[in-house]
Parts: sequence; C-alpha cells; structure tokens
Amino acid sequence: MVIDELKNVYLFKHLPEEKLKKLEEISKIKNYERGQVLFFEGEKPENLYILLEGKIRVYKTTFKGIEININQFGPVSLIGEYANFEKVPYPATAEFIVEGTALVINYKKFEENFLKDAEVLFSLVKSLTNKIRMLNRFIESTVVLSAEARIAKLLLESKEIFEILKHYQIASFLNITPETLSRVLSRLKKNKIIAVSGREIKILDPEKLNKISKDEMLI
Amino acid sequence: MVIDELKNVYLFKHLPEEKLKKLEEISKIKNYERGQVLFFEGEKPENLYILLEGKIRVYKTTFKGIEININQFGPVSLIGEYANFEKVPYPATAEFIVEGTALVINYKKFEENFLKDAEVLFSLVKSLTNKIRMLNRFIESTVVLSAEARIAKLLLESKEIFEILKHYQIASFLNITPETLSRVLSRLKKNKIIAVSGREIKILDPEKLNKISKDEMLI
DNA sequence: ATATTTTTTTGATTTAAATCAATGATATTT
DNA sequence: AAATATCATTGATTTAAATCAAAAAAATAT
Repeated sequence: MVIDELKNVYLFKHLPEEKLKKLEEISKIKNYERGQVLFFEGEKPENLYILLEGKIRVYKTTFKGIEININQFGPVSLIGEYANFEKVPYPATAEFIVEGTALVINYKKFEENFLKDAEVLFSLVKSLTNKIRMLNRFIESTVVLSAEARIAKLLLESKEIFEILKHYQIASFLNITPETLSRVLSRLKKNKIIAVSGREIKILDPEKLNKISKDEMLI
Repeated sequence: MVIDELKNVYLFKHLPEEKLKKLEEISKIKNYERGQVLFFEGEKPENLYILLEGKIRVYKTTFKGIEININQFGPVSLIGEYANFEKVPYPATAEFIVEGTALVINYKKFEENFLKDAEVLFSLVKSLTNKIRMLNRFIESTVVLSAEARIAKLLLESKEIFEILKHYQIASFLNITPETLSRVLSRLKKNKIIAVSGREIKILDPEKLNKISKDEMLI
C-alpha cells in the first residue's frame, strides 16, 4: 500500500490519516531500473519525487558532453523540490545507478493541498538546506580543491570505496580522469603516505594525507 | 524605527503588529562600511541578517588565498539563514562592497518565536530556493563554462557593467584574471563580434556571441 | 590454462588559464 | 602640463589536469 510507505517518509510522518489519503490520491509508486532517468536537465518539472529505494546520481552535462557529478542520493530523499517550487527547468539530470522505487507526486496538487502546512514546510526547508549543503560540498571539492586534495579527502573519508568501485568509477565520481587518479595514487604510494595491497588501501601517514586533502601540502 | 523597516521586508510583511514588536526586540539595525564583513567563512553563526541597504559580496577562500566569488546580494535579502538553520559554520564570507545597513536578528530567539509560522517558513523556503538558484548559477558558470563563455555571457546579459566597473573588477567578479579578460576581449574584437569605443562595448554579432556564451563555438 | 576483454598504468602531448614580467594607456595629483 | 599612480595589454612561461596512445595487469570467458 502506498499509504504505508508514506508513513515512513519523514516529510509526511506527522500528517493525519485523511491527509495521507489525499496524498495517496495525488501520487503513485514507480519502479526504476538501473540507468533509468527520473528527470533530465532542462526538462519542465511536473512531479516531485521521493526516493524510497535504490540510488540516484545527479549530474550536469556540459556542451562537450562531459557529465559532471553533483551528488548521489540514497533513500529516503526528496528530489526535484527546487525546480518544482521555483517553476524552473530541472537544473540537472537524475539517474538511477542502483535500481529502486520512487514516490511520484503531482506537484500542482501537492502545492494546493500541502504547502500551507507548517510541518510540511519545515520539512521542505530541511530538504532545501540539505541541497544547499550538497551544492556547497560540490563547490568546495570541485572549485576550491585540487584533484590531489579531492582524492586525499576521499581516502580519509571512505577508503572502503576503493574496495567496492572500479578506479574509473571513482574517478568519474570525483570528476577526474582515471589517469589522474592512477597518477595521484602512485605518487601517494611512492611517498609512503598510503600502501596498496590488491584492492585494499592502508593509510600510513594520516597527518600528511590530511594536509594534502586541504591543499596545504603538495606531493 | 526598526519596526517600520520590518514592515517593508517581504519575510515579515504579513506579521501582526505584536509579532513585529517581538521581532524588534530580538533584532537591531547596524550600519556597515564598504569592506566591512558581515560574517567570515568558518565562523559559528549566531545571527540572521537582512540586508536593507548596500551591496554584499559572498566569497570562499582557497588555501592559496584566492577568493572565489559566489554571489552578490542587494537589498532586500535574507543572509545567513542556511548556516543558522543547519547550525553549521558559515560556508562563505559576506563582505560589504557598497556601504549599507543590515537588520541583525538573534537566530536562537527567532527560531523559538517564528519558525512555527507557516508564512515565515514559506518565505524561508523562498529564500533558500533563491540560494540554490545562485549556487546553481555559480556552478554553471564556473564549472560548466569556459572563461570565454563566461565573458560572452556577461556581455550579453549586462554589457553596461563594462562602463561602470574596471576590468580587474569584472575579472574578479568572473573569477578570472584581468589578463584573460583582456585577451578574450581583444579576440572578440579581432573577430568583429564586438566593437569597443572607450568604455562602451557594442555587440556586432549577437548570434556568434550567444554561441560562444554556451561554449558551442570557440574563437 | 589459454584467450579475450576489461581495467589500470605509464608516457608523451595538448589545453585552458594562471602567473610572471614588461610595456603601454589612462587617470589623478601636484 | 608634468609627474605619478593606477589600470590594461602583450608576450613568454608555467601549471594542473585532460587527452591520446600504448603497454601492462587483472578479470572473465572459452
């Protein structure tokens, strides 16, 4: 039942039963395969989405066709609220990278029925500040930090990812080329800041790595 | 009177008199000189600001000391709401580039008294989506577009600015060096896409300039 | 186990923009 | 008007990272 799912979504937790019923009327649950797109950059928004399962990658495309990863979302996330609220085209593309399900809400009807509710608004504020944090992090890593610092940061924050993803996937996630990733890793190895055995990475010199991650030090 | 100013701020327009009184209690109006800083990047937030007069530049600083301009704000703008709401350090520095005044609101008290009001929340949502638009525009121009495209875009959108600001100020605004600005302008001149007489710029070939502004064409 | 495909690494080259340095123009002050 | 300071342009060099190309290593299929 849609309604049972809705109760688990923070945005709607507090809503009384009749409001939930209304919400159910204006939304539906949809399944998405890996690679399927929730919405494209530039598209006119009609629906609000709540990611219930799976994983979504949000990216922008340059004229040259390069995809710039902005963020990834896991469940439960509100997606598309900015474009809908502002009535502007989606600023980026949202694509499932792990198959999942989403609640698809007709925004126009949502606006009419729910946008006067202080608690829904509060949740919306939370979701929007979350987007701001995400954009901020993106700017910090892409504009403020060098490729080297970004790699160091990833190593400090979640080096397990190197055991899960292929290098070319990590590179894409960091918006760098696999060649650059490879070169930086081998420089880190040569300088005994990390050690690599198979897929596993060991951090030998966390202080230096930390400095590199802040662009306070070059290798 | 502070209260009269408050009535002119969209965020508070709808508030009843007694609420405005309360707001007056928890806030004060302050004047700022050109160059004065409202808050620094990394600082713990305590106040919410509403820019009533003047102009503010928001920028991030890299480790190398390069200042990256994110946005500029004119009156009336709500500033600092994200950091306060999320209780995270200010993500950027806000500096007056034109002297002005700001309403300084104690956020803790604001939260207690106003954050349950649906209309205030709605305005907050509006302000936050505005920030998202601004960050988006920043990403679009800095990460997605080349220096050349950014200059072309500025020429199309507000070439008057070349009559007001010095080239090094425009360059700083675009996060490029004056040398790059100079070189791109002279290339545009050489290709008869623009003509420059004194401080004034005339656009001779808007179509080409438009293509350049989207990185669809190189010069 | 060998062959094939995919991924990673290495090396050489290119690129866009910054930096460095010097010169040329414009403003401002004296 | 001359002197000085500020700003803009030009040329040469550097830089970080991308690109191109090929080899090496690892994973997968036969």
